[in-house]
Amino acid sequence: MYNYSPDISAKALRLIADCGLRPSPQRIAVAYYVLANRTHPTVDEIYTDIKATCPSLSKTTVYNTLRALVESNCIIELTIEPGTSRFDGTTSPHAHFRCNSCKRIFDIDMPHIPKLSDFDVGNVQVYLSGLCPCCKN
Amino acid sequence: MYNYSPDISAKALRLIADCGLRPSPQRIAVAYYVLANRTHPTVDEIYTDIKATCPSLSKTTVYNTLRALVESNCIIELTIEPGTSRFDGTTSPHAHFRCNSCKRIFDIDMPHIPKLSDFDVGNVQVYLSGLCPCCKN
DNA sequence: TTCAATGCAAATTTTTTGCAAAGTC
DNA sequence: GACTTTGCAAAAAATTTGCATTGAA
Repeated sequence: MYNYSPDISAKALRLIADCGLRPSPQRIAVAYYVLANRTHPTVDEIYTDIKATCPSLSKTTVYNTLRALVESNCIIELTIEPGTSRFDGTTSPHAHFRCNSCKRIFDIDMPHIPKLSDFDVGNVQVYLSGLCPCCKN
Repeated sequence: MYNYSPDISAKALRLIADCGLRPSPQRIAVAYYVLANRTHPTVDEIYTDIKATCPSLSKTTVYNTLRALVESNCIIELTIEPGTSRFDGTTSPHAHFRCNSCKRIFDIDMPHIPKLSDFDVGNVQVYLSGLCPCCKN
């Protein structure tokens, strides 16, 4: 693997352990990929890229691993784009900007949101999730 | 139609005109539905409900009309839920809260976000869109 | 009669599910 | 040997596309 990072690798192992899963090579590869690639990849991008070096990988395993990581709050599932989920290994609070033209997704630090003068911000959506008052009990 | 509102009907006609579309009965029905139902309906819910009183309606027309309304900023497409888009006729700034248990989506006024004490907020996602610095020119 | 809008069906895309084979403890 | 994990294939769900028919100006 290009530019292999022991740090990221160690973190990938930790996330998989946090999910209560066994560290299989496939799961490590998926976790490593999401941590190493800050491009907010889709399932298909993750699958295709890993598959290039690990041909036996199945999409089912990618889906399963990502779901487990999301449910354990180890990574974030982005739904900013209609149709597909994207994934983000950065879990500290930050916002996302999606360009309507080039479709790229930028990470925006929260304190910088009010002064996004270089961007032309057309739409702001704040999504909260958790438990509503009825379901809290 | 139950509780038919001339006000909403007039607004539906206006939105369709704003899109540069002709006010066909199907388009009016779709726009009316989204304005009248503040439940953040999916395409399928919109289609099924209107179809009950207007059997000839096709899902293609629902998709086409919704896309036009979204592109003209007449309604908002919510992507808070993985897998499907939901639609919101309220375009003034407000946030959405999705309960992880009952899956309902609540409208939250922006000034109320900091004191959402009745809710158990686990996750906050801020999505911005528009044009990035590269594409602005 | 011309052009826009509709509706159906098929195709695409994304995600989920069932299950047998392979791997791990 | 029991149990987990994987990968394939099929199914399900959401959306888009092609095209013939309908309808309005």
